[in-house]
Order: sequence, then structure tokens, then C-alpha cells
Amino acid sequence: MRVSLKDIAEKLNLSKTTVSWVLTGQAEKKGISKATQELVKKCAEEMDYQPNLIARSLNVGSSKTIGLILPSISDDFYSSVAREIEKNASNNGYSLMIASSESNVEKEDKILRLFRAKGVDGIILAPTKRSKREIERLIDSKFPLVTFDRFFPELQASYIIIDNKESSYELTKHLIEKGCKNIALITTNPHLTTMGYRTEGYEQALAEAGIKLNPALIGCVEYEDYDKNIVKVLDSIFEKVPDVDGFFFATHILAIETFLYFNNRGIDFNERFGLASIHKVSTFDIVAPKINVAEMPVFDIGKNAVDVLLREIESQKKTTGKRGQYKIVLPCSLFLFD
Amino acid sequence: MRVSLKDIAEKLNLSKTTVSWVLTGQAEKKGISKATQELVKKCAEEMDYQPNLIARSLNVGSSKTIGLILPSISDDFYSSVAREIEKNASNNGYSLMIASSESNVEKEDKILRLFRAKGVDGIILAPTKRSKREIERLIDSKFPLVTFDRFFPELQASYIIIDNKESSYELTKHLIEKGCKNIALITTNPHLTTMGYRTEGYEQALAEAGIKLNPALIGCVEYEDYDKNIVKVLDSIFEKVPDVDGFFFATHILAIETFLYFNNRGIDFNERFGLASIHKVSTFDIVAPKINVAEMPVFDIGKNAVDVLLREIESQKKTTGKRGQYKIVLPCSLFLFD
DNA sequence: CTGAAAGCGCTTACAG
DNA sequence: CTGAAAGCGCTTACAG
Repeated sequence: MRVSLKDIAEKLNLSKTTVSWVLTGQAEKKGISKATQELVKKCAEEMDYQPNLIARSLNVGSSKTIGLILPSISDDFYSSVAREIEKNASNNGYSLMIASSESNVEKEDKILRLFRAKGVDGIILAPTKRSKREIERLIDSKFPLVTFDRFFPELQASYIIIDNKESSYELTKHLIEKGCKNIALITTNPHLTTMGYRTEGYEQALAEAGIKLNPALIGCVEYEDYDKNIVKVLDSIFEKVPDVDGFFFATHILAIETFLYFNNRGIDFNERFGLASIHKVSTFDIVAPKINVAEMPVFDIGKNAVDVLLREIESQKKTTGKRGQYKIVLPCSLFLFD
Repeated sequence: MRVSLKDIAEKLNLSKTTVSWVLTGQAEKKGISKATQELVKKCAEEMDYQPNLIARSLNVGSSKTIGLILPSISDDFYSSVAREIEKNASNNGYSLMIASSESNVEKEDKILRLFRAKGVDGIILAPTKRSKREIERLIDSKFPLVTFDRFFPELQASYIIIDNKESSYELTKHLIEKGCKNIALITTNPHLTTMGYRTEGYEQALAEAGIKLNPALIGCVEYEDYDKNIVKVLDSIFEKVPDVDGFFFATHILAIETFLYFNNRGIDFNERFGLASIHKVSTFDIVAPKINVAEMPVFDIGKNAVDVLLREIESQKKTTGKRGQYKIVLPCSLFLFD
């Protein structure tokens, strides 16, 4: 059996109160004698005492745990952010519960409820599509919540996103400056605000350069089975616009799948096309060293997500605290070539 | 405030006992009248009752949560396994706490203690180096534990690993059969049993083919700052053995770093060398389509890790249960070309 | 300087 | 068919 406060107290003929106070560092404040302090500490050490944090949580109403919900744990971007979140949470004394929504709204709702029932102090969420029912409930009950990567403009929730439109604009503009006339946009999940902004940036750059938008150059890949759908999308682009000379990828996944497509068809894409993508992955260094990228500030996203969440948790304690007031837009680092 | 059992009980003029029984599905067993059942369920629904799982955990002594400790959350292999573990855990009604040890023994020990204090029912661990103190403690106290990727032969703990030696042997043998005479081995962390086995497989294949082991062809990259160290290691190999004609990479990370090196020096590695690596990553499809790989059975690793852990948790309940008896070696899928 | 007691929100053996 | 009570292992206001 694990040793408890009571075991130590009995062994030392002290009360649980006293033992608890010295072990939680309140000895000085409560004026416990040095002798007793030493005794308790030594005994706890010897018996390898570990406090039962579940009991503490139940008592103090805080678990020092936060929940993280991702569309996919194994995606390069999300797992990188997860890593930063875990680091930052840990530095602040918080543990992390993690779960994949697999881009499924029902699953996301379930996890949201479960995490709350399990007593997490707050939740960081990269939301899936228009999954608002459970989120609204959380917000209504003033539960600490931060969204990242995606967000709901109409909801009073804090979020961290990147400058989607600006980065997309700059990347597309750069391709135009390098001489591209027919730039394809490869995108997905058009109902996400994030993807909407990226499309807007692309369109704005074209408009400013006086290039007419060609719908045949916009390839929207369905998320389900995207590795198959993208082939159709690309085939269609090459058929309708054979002189396509540039590609702007709204995500790294789309870029990589397209490179595979190019390889399978023996297309020497590095020479033939201007390339640009949101998010920088190490694969690019080898496969497409000259691709222009907007590097997602993974470190800052993770840092801000937990910083903001901790502030939300703080302001929950005060009834006066405002909620959902942090709307943070982080700039990407642009890597432009030539 | 969140609604509790008590709130429902008071509202309905019932006891907490009765409410608890119907809400935990024991109504029939305890012979609660249909009428009462309906009443309670409806009321819980209306008040959006969510049980406080922390209170339940404290009472029943199980949190339905498992802990996962990884050297790095963002690594492709570990995050893929994490994803499978989360899925499988979730299917079995368990949540996941996750943390990065960052390959730091002290940090690993800290997390191990913390997770236990937080009441996880068991821990899945990809251990770091020779970090045994805290692990021994866990085993001594019969705490459910499963190790994966790496293991401690002398410890009575269950583990899941791959057939490191066999896969390495087969890959090296294949390179030899394809005509390679001077195959370099690029490895790291030699104190890990895992890496030891991979080296053994390489050596055995050479021995069987009657090729004398050339120490100048064995490049061991220090883990710290490996992206810098690998340059030295590779420079040295090319200097001492200019006619090196094959590379066996003990991990995908080493392969990718080497490809970067090749690219920087303008070496057309796909034509010039026989290539082989443990672990299959999507980057290879594009960068080195003909590399021979042993694909790690990520799905099976994740599945077995939680299956075994759940069995350990079960056998903990019975005092008779054996511990640490599952030693599972999973085969890799070989992808050999030519 | 130290302790008895209540309480966090559940579950469950016992009683009727 | 239903309930009173104890207990899980802590913390903390109150008392001395």
C-alpha cells in the first residue's frame, strides 16, 4: 500500500494537519518548530511518501492539469505545437492530458466533456470544423478555454492564430514577382476560417498584380482520402491549364502529396515551377530546397496558448475576470528565395 | 457552480445513493423502480450533470487514465505511436496523460513520480538511457508499467520492441546481395540495447558474407547536437573509405540528416549508394524512393503497449497476478528494392 | 506551537 | 424498493 499522510502522522505521533503543513511548505507560516519539521521531512523521505494528488485536487478544486485536443497527434505541425505546450505547461507546474479528435465533431464533443469531468483546469483546442455546441457550453459556464490554429469569430473565446492572410499574400506576391503567371492554389477544408484567410491572401496578391483569378487553378482537396483526391485535383489543373507555372500550397501536407504526384509522373518540379507553402517541414530542405515558405511560429503558438490559458484560469477565480479577451495573431517567418 | 449528485438528490427528494446507482447503470441490479430511474435520468439531463471523476477516482482507487512518457513528443516515430496509444486507450475507456522526458534522466524520474502521484493507473514508457532508479521503485511496488522501443533486460518489466537484430541483418544482407562491398553503419546512442542489436544484425550479415568488419565504416553520432556531429562522422568515413558504396542507417533521423549532407555536397546518393534504414517515413518516398527500409509496426506497437498495460493493471488487482511477464518482439515489414 | 473536525463529491457495504 | 453513513486522502478554517 502507498503511504499516506496518516501513516506518517501516526508513526510520529503528530496530527495529519501538522504533517500536511510541513510537507506543503507552510511550516514557517504556521510556526511549526524546526525539530518537528526535520522529523516529518525525514520520515516522509524514508517512507518514500508521495502525496495523493487526486485527493488534493478534490479538496482544492484544481488538478494542475490541462487538456489538449488535436485533430491528429501524429501530424508534424500539431505534434510540434504539442511539444511546446507540454514544455511550457510543465514549467508552470501543469501536466497535460491529450486526445485526438480525428477531425470528428462528435468525438471532439465527447473529449471536451470527458476532460471537464476529469477535472482539468482548462482546455487548449485546435477545433474541428463547425463544432460549436459543446464549446458554447464551456464558454457559457466560463470554463477556461483557448483555441489555436482555428477559431470561431462569433464566439467569445480566446485564440492564437497566425497571420494567415498576410503570409499567403506575401508568398503569392513573391511568386508573381519571380515571374509566375499561372499560380495554382492547392487548399482544403474550405469551411475553416483559416483556409478562407489563406485563399484571400492569394486572391489579393493576384488582384494587386492585375492577374485575373482563374477558377481552374484553384484545387480544393477533400480532407477524407486526400491522398487519392489530390491526384484528381492535380490532373484537372494540368489538363485545364497546361502552362501552370506556380503552386501555392495552403498546408505542408498538400505540398508533400503534390511532390509525390510530381515524382510519380517524373516531373522535375523544382526547376519548372515556383513553389510556396504555409508551414516549414524538414522534408522541404531535401526535396524542394527552393520552396518559399511561411514558417509557423510553433514555439510562440505553444507558449502563448498556455500563457493565455493560465490567465484564463486565473481570471476564472475572480468573479470579476473578463473571459475570452485574448485574440492573438502571430506572424510567420517568411523564407523567400532568389 | 457545477451540479453534483447532491443537487439532483435534493431536487428529487431522493438519496445520493439512489441517484448514483441509476446514473452509474446499476439501477436494475439494485432494483430501482422504473419511475425513479426515468425521473433521475431526466433531471440529470436537464441540469447537464457531469459526474466529478476526480471524486470517483479517489473513491474507487482508479482514475481510468494512463501515463505516456516519450523522449520527444514531436518525433515522427514517437508521435505516431502516441497516436495509436491514444486511440487504443480511448477505445478501452482510458484517457492519456503525456510528457516529454527530452532524453533527460532526471526529468524522466520526475515525471514518473508525478504521474504516479496524479493517480494514473499505469505507465507506458519509452525509456531514456540507463534511467533505472525510479523504474525499479515502480516495479518493486508492483506498479503497472510497460516499456517500448527500448528496454532493460535485467528488469522484471513488460516491454514491446521490434526485431532489431533480424531487421538490421536482413537489410544489410540485402545491400550485400545487391553488390555493396563497403557498407557504412550510421548509428547513435550505443549504450541503448536497441542500438546494440541493430549493430549486431549489421555485423552478422557482414560476417556471413565473409566481409571483414571495417571500423572506419562505423559512424556513431553523438545524440547531443547530432546535426553537427553527423557532418564530422560522414566526412571521416569518406576520407578513410572513399569507395564506400552503401549506408545502413540505424534510425530515420540519421538517414534524413545524411541526405541533407549529401545534398549540400551535391552527391547524387540515390544512384551512387545502396541505402537502408530502420523506420519508414514519408520523406523517403520523395527523397530516396529506392531506400530499403524496415517499417516499424507503429500500429502494433501502440496496440500491444496498451493491451499489455491493461493486463498489468488487471493483474495488479489480484494479488496472485504475475508482473512484467510480457516480452513482445514485433517484426518489421521489410521493403526491399531491385 | 499543535490538533480535532469538517468537507471536497463521489461509491458502496449495510440496514431496513 | 430506498437511505443513512462511512470512507477515499487530502486541506484548511477554527480553536486552544
